[in-house]
Amino acid sequence: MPMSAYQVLLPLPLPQAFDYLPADGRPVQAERIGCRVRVPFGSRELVGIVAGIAPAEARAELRPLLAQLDPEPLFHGELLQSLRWLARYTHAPPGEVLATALPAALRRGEPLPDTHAWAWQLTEAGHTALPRLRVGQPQRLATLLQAGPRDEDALDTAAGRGWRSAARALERRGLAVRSAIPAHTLAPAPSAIAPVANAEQQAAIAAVRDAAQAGFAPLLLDGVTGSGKTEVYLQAIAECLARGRQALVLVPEIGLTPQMLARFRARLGVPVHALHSGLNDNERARVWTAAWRGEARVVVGTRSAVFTPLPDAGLIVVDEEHDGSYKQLDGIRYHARDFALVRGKALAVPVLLGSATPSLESLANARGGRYAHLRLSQRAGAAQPPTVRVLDVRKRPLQAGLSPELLAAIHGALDAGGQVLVFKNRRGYAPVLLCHDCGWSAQCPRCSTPASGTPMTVHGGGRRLQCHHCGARRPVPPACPDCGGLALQPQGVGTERLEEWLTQQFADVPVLRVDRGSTRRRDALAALLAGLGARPGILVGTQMLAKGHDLPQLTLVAVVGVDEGLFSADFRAHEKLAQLLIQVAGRAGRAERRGTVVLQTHHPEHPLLQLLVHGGYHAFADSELAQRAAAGFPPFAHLALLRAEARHADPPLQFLQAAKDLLRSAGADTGIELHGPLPAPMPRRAGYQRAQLLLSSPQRGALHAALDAALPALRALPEGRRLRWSLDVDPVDLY
DNA sequence: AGCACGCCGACT
DNA sequence: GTCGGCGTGCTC
Repeated sequence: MPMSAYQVLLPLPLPQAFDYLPADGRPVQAERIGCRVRVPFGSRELVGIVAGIAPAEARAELRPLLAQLDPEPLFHGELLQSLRWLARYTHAPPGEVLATALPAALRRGEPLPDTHAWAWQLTEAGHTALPRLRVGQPQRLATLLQAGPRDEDALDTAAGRGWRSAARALERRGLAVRSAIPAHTLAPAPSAIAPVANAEQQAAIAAVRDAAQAGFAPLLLDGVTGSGKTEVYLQAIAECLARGRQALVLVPEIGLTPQMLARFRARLGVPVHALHSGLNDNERARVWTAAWRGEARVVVGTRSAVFTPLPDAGLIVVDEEHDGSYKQLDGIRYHARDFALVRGKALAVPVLLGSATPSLESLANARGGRYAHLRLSQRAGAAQPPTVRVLDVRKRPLQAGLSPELLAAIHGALDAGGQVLVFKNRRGYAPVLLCHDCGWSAQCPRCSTPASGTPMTVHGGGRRLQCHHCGARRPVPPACPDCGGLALQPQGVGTERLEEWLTQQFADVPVLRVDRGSTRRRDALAALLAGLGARPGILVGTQMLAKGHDLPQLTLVAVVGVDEGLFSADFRAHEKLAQLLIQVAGRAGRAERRGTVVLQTHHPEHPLLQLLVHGGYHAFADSELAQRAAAGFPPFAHLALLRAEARHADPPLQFLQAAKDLLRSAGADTGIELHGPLPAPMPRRAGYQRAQLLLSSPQRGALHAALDAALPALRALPEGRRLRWSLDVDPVDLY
């Protein structure tokens, strides 16, 4: 009898699968593909995924599996295929890709969790006994259950505090029982009705409907802020549910607010499962499993939710598709939006990408006819787009970085009863600590740029120093370490200092700071905003404020200190800045009141600002796309970045040079360009010397062919063992 | 990635 | 005389 074996992918940085015999002499079954198995590996045990059946041929003695962990495959056909595609595309080890796609609890080999909800119901004895029960908690609960079983979530709201002990009391007397029911049978009735969609929204919904008939289609929902993209999602999802299919909605990290979930839950009439970093391992595994069982009909989640199994898939939505948080920056460097498109194609369902500021990639695809381009140009209701003023502050006296004109505008907005957002993309108290006597400034000891060190940011109201690149912290020295003088002065303005100054200046209104420092705790932002309510007040913050919570009272958005972004060397800096400005500006004004945006700058004539203000995002995008085409950058070329870092500067450069030689000698570099190796734009970070080799090609295929040809030898390079290196296909930035 | 095996310096 | 440094090689 020909011996055969399971090919098992293990969570290791190795490209190959390992072969194992079935446990206790059972035959190899193709149905086991996609199941988790526990295997012996050297002296340890690992959990892997059966990826295939080894061809029947004589092999060195194989070890048997230790255990089958799943009765049915965890990765059904589509997900396994898509993940194997992802491994090839990112040139990442396939076993690690599969492991990343699983919630941690399942990765560890724990059994699939129960996805049942629990319900209480009266027994026959309970029904009989009900009229004779004494007045009290148990009697009240029993009365509630008289009409039929109720699940525990419903009882939490309907029965009030203490119902659990009452339920236990009834259970002890044999009057009530607790039983498991499938979670998806709990269908809350929609509590909100759909508003009538306007013509553009209807056209978009119809386009998704038509696409669903045909199978896969990418659609770009390109709609200005406040144009009602979410309404299009909701109606498209409702239609998807009506067809009996599941919907997956991806949102950026800070986009998944309780507000947004509440809106989905109120409208869809099915449980909406949220998947985000705030959940613990068990909760994540439960949602994943509920989707795998087909019980979860709508899953809303951040980046990693793109790995949710969808046995009845009907629609994938990617909200704010331009958002940088969709790209994973370490480990398996995937892009959730791009992988969503791959899955949509494999699942034959539409993928709806929404944004007010689409990525240049998606815009180019839409303009090239590869994506359906759905436009929403009108703000919902009678809302007017905000008025934008570019304020030239050259030679103007500035206080805390604010000009007198801007202060007057803030006063005006507050007096009119509105709220004001002061946007400053600089955390901390001050960006620099300078000695006024000798010119010394505080530099991070572990980071530097080519020209100099990197300044440490002053935090904690002027008492602490912090490096924003590596996180290093230390107290502000009592005297200048160089000259001993006592004239250490914070230079420049960060959100903390802005908050301090505005609090003094506007003593009669609340001033709230919103940044990573002030909203570290979960829901801290929601609590902060709830505390403000609709009163006049000032919000000071970084890009955290650009999206997420609704701020209906906001009438003035003041943007200060974006000038640095105008001159950044990164090829995506302008795109990111334009998106940020439009997103922040979009927060101003609602139906009743037209909003104002004041852009304070030392470079009022800068083409980026001129284009945005006079032509809007699409005019900017046209110009930027032309520049990308001329410079040979995405979306007109495809990039891959090989990074290396070590304690000393030479090994990374030598390793990357060897990599370059390998690419050349394999003849694999035809059709691709190699730039470098060069020190990274931030060459020393957290004490590590960093370098990079950039690969680019107009042909995606050529890039992958080159990497496929060179990577095996590259992995074998002895230099590679003595440093940290990584490959990033489609890097979002080159830092 | 781990983890074993394997050859050279400062200690109970 | 041993404990332990981390170089390199392997894991079905």
